[in-house]
Amino acid sequence: MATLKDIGNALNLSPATVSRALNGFPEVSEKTRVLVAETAKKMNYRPNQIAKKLVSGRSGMVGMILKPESTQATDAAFYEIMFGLSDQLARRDMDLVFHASMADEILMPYKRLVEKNTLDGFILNAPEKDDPRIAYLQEQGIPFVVHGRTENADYAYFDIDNRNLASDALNLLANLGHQRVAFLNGPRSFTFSASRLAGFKAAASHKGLVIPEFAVHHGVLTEDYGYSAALSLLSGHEGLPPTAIICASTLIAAGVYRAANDLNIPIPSKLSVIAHDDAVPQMRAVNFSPALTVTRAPFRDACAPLAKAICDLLDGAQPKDLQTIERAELIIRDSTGPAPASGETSW
Amino acid sequence: MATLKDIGNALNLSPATVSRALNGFPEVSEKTRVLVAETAKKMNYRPNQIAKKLVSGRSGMVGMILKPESTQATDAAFYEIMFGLSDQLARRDMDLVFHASMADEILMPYKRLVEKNTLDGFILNAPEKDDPRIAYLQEQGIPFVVHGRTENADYAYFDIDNRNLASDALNLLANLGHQRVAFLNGPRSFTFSASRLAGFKAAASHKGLVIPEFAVHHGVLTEDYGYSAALSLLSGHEGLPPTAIICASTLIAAGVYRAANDLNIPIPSKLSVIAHDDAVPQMRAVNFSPALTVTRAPFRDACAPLAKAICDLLDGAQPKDLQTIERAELIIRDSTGPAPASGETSW
DNA sequence: AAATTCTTTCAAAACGCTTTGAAAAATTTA
DNA sequence: TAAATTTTTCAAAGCGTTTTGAAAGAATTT
Repeated sequence: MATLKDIGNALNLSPATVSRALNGFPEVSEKTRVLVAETAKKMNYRPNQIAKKLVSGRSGMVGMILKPESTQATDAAFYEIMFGLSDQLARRDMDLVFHASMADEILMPYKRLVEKNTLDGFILNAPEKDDPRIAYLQEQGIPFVVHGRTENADYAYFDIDNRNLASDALNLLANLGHQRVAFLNGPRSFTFSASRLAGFKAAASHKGLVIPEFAVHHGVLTEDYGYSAALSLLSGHEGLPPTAIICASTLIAAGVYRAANDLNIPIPSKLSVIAHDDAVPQMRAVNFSPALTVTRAPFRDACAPLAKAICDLLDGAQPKDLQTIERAELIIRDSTGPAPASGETSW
Repeated sequence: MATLKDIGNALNLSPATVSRALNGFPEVSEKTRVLVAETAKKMNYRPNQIAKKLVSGRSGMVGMILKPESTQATDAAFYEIMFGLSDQLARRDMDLVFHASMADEILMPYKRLVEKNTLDGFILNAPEKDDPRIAYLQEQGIPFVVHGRTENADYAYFDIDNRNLASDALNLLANLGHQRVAFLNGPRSFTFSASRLAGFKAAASHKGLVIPEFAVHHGVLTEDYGYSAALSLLSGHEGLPPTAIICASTLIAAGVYRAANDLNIPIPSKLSVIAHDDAVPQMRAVNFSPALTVTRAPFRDACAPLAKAICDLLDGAQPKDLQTIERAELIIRDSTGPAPASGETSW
């Protein structure tokens, strides 16, 4: 493997000059620049990144650590984020180091990689309340960006406006005259579920709607959860059945559709359904029948801001200047309609 | 960040001695070893991996590049491999660099990373006939291991015995008296599909079974493909319907089940189904109803051999000594049974 | 022609570690 | 006690870059 010194020797130049020639510094003459470029190519020279990094003090690698929690939804999300992020990072000449944390101690893989001292920073996802990873990385002074956020976040993050998307969904339904709106929320532990619940409740109370306990469910983002929760709600065992259901994901909505179909409840005439759509390729809301009304915020759209944020952070930007909240887009399709006559009674 | 020199200064020792003390060399006295260890901890010393690597010439990173081809099956496989591999590599103190190739030119991301010169090797997956990636990496002298293999492979690989698993499946069915066995194979481009087809045909001809053209399908590993292919076969438009179907994946089998259900064809009394099972968490063959007979070779099982192979390769082992073929296990459950009376006529 | 400026190149230091070969200190042997 | 051996430590070189400060060479001005 040819080095700068080799090229220098071949041309009777110092490694310093060769370095500058290759890196396009202004103080090297055109002749030598061309000469150096040619010989470098001829000698199949490739700069040693490790050596570069020793000098720059940066490794050009950012880490992402995930917990092994395989569902169709997490697989798809994982896929979206990993693909988008690695692509965005590559454009900035950075690389993505992936690690699976099998350990029950959530911090362990972070500690291992921090101790190895080989990454410039981390990207975290799905933060929970008082997330220990955030505390640890802040304490260690390691740069990181979070996909999502916790309350009073004083770090860099990219998040969607979960509160407002839930409000938007409820407002749409309330304006269509729905009195009984149920919410199939995501897992209780995640901050995004809490935000959505807050938005949902605030909008409901603003519209004067009563939401009983049983009308709000929490669960993992799976079709099964959507199916069984919808079955339970629509069968009316717990109280009057809802005339509209808000789902935390399209996969949950798929379960709701199946339950409605099994119970011969037509959408949207008897039941309106709206979901939040992460826009993963596997679950296209337009392909639902009837096409699904959604609040839409593609997972893929998070990748560019996340990559940009971590790079800016490494270049010295302040975390507080790197906080982005993106609003989801409300897309009204065919799964939402006026409340049925049977839905006049409020809860 | 404390360095070896800092520790040396604090103790009036040379960096060299500190280095040896920390790395457990025998020629350093017990006292100093303890002293150094203590101060290192006190000063929160962490070795700079980059510097280490500059000396060792290795980066401790292996790359994996995938094409963006999102289906439920690829998502799950991606997930399995990434998680398993990163875990296995971490045990060997190596890391996994992931990259998504959006480029149409399949070699581009490999070239980028080879040029960057920052990885010790690669892991390739799903090789195709005359795969250009293999040719390129061999030509460049970059170590790599393939998950799967091409014909006459002269590189390191881990693969399952695709030929025999297809034979096993067919033999099981033939022994149960089936005369008309269809095969829903994977995509034509992949070598594993070719191997399975060869095994299927060889076993069929050995058992004296005729397999008409229309009884062998090729397609991506999705439920939809299984459903539509099975519908077409079972409806009998193309010829007598099969009494048994071999599926390239459990997801395809799920589609076959749905088609059989739609057509009121009971499994296994009128139709036997057997699939190859990669054992991804999302699709558990035991949860099928009736429980699915499979040839089983978990994706996850490939990870340890792949990680070991790339490490051995980096330590100087010969590629030809790192070729592993694992046989799939035949697990007979409730989806296979004796051929129905209506199945006496052969094709 | 000498003095000044600008352009181009170089030697050396630095990044933080490992490894080599030699020196100093401690221990054993004569 | 002196010589020989072993143990422990050190200074220096090297890994392949970048960067600094100085020097040499060319071009311009006086």
